Amino acid sequence: MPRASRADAQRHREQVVESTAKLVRAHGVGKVSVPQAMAAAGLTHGGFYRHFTSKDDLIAQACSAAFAERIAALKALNGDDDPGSSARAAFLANYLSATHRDHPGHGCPCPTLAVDAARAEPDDPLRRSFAGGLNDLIDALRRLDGADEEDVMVELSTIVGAMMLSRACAGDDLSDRILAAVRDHLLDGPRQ
Amino acid sequence: MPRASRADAQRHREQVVESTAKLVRAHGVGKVSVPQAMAAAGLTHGGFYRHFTSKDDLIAQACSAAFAERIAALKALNGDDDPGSSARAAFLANYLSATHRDHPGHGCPCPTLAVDAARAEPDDPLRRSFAGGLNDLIDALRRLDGADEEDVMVELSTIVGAMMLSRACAGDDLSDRILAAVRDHLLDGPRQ
DNA sequence: TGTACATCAGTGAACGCGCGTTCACTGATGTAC
DNA sequence: TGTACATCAGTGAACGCGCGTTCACTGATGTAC
Repeated sequence: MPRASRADAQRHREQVVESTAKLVRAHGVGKVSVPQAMAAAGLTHGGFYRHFTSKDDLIAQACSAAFAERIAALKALNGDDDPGSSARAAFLANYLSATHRDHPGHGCPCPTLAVDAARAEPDDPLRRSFAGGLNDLIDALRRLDGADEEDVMVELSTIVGAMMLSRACAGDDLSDRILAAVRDHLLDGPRQ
Repeated sequence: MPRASRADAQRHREQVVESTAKLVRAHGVGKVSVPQAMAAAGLTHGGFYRHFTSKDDLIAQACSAAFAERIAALKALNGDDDPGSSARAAFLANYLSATHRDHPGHGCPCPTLAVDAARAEPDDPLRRSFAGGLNDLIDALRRLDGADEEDVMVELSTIVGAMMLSRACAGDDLSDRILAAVRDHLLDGPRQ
């Protein structure tokens, strides 16, 4: 494949970003290599630097893509049946499910990429990318919910922390108990 | 230093574990190397395998040490002034502070090591180590608090998630706002 | 208490490996006429 | 519409590097007498 058309090249780039968005949530930034990311789009590693200025550049784009994917799913949820509290309940039940715990590659970027963003150097593009995505996600949750920003931040902190801890002790009894406790707390709590 | 006494050797081993417990919280499992861990105790890397069976073994021990350190600090807090709700308030205020956010190496292992534990293979000793530490921490919080297990798990999820998200967007406005929102929520909330 | 010797904590060179990145090259694509 | 040629997406070998781990070696420590 010595020369692809511009349309093909763009499709390849998008495919690399999307595949990396999954890989990076499943395995972490440090465990995804440039050859792997390219292979996920059926390419070899040599052409990488025609698409991205560095590995950090790809990771930052993958982070943005992961947030965008998650926010789009949120909006679809909002449009589904009747708006309001049932969309919130559906979102929470889905978020705090064993399915979400067991498939981080398709899940929320917060429990998987926050630590990588926190550990990144100040000039690493991942920092800006994560902060931008998080701001967007909070806005989207406010629109889903009608809640004020502080309530959304508290609720998001709770489900993100629960998902991280539940994944960390998957295999132990505790893993399911954490999810169940948070589910009960948020779905039967004062904010219905 | 061709041969240290047994007492020195044990002191070295403890120093390596303790230094690694800090390094690993600050930079993550993948960013701490065997040479670095040994250098933190003033040693070269060659003697490493007289103390540990593998890097994974050291990391698991460091994780246990980090939890033990944190739980000891908790108990000290409990013994301080009058018991009960003021110990809980002091714990939460300390946990949700900018100081804790800015010094992960001396902080709670949950927001830093949970992701590394979640990403570890099933047979990686870090998995068992983290699950054991988390169980112990929850028990210690129940003793601090007198609360039932579910409330403790919800509260811990909330502060762990808040700390991770706050660290991930440190430098952005959002970082302080998350901590403040969760502080307000937990310290003025229904459970006093 | 002194002596002889085995033990073993720590050293530093070496190993094979995969990483991020670079580069000369290929040949279909895209463009100018 | 056809032809000539420049562009550039993708290839695969190569680079320097740091990693986890191994190993022959050193010499003070610990032990047996």
